[in-house]
Amino acid sequence: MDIKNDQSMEQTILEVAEKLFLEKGFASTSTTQIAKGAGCNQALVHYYFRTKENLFNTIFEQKFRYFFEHIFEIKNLEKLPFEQKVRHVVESHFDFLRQNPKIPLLVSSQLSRLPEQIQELRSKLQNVPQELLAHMNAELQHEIAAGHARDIDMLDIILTMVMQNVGLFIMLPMASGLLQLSGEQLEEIITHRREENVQVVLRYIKP
Amino acid sequence: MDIKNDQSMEQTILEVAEKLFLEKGFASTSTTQIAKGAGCNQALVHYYFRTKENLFNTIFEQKFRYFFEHIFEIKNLEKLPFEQKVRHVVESHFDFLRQNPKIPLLVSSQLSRLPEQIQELRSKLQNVPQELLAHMNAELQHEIAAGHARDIDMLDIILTMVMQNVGLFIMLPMASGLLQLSGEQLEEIITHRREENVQVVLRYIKP
DNA sequence: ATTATCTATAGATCTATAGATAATGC
DNA sequence: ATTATCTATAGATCTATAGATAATGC
Repeated sequence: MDIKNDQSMEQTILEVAEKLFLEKGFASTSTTQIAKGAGCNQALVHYYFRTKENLFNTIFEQKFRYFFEHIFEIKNLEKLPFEQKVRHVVESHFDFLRQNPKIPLLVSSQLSRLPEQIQELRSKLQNVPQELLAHMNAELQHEIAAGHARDIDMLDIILTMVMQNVGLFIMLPMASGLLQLSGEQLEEIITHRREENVQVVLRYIKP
Repeated sequence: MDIKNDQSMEQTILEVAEKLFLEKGFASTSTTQIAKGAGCNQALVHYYFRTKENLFNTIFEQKFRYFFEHIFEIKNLEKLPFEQKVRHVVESHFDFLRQNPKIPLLVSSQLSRLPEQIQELRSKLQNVPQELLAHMNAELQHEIAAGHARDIDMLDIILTMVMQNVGLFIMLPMASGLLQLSGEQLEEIITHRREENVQVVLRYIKP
């Protein structure tokens, strides 16, 4: 654990805390460990964030938002054919998870914390997708009319994608530990499943 | 938390511990809470299981085995057409998760514990599926030859199913909290996605 | 002066065990 | 006698804060 001298200790604490919370969750991470990782005294963690709860919530909310906003990120793919667009969205979501493989587990396992804060997050996340969904849905209806897609709900397509991608990264540590995969083998599986997941979604849509 | 008088206290402790570990994980569950839930003194938990670690590992290993063995459970569906067989396997796996929605999260999030024990589990789980996979694969090759399935790996089919089903039950608490779904709405989504997940897998296989 | 950092410590758990007592099986 | 259960407690954390000291910005 290196102390990065060119940034503020507050920032370093945040980064170390993020890493530890993602690795071990709220309960198994102590402010003592965070301080040790950041190279400062335990009291300083509380000086900046007052409580461990506060520190965790800051990080959690950011990751939570990051995760959901990414699902509904608008891609600038206007003139691509529909199939290419779907492929892009699935691959981009997959790549996001590859970069952030521990976020879904954190969100899912620690969601029971955050009783009130979720209210704000909810309102924020309920508005954005609504418009976007409508827009995507309009395009889907077009494709259905043109015979390029079967009659299907946009939400189901998104769910299929998210479930498939999230499912992989949730299962990966098990598979890895269980089959004792090397780093290369793991990379190979990831690369392979990236394309397979695209196929899963495309074939789910196909008439 | 009721004390069931017709069964041994040891069994009651196990059941309460299982419930709490599934709900809150290892670190956030204390032997004090377990004792309280079981209606006995905290020392008794240690009398029967010596350490919290022991108690957890007992439960974890059981759930872990349960989860993996269920994926490869042999279905007695000999004379059904291939598509019906696939449907049955997906639905049965889905229903298993519906009954045990917290197992994947427990296994995934607590797997980093269990350093050595995993060795035994691995050997156990590596042998069984190997034969079964071969058998399923033979049948798949048959279907491919007959033009009922595209040329595809059996493992990919299983992965697609598991990822899809596990993905749903990992995401469900988020969706539920975020969209404030009622119990009925939740049931509706589950029923709907049960069929959709079958479709996802069938369409993934289709030539 | 203000802000950042440290030392020290109170108070709350929590795990595990020792030793006492109650319940059970011969 | 043996097994099940309880009371009490040692020792290890861990969180949060008070109060001292060092660093920084005017």
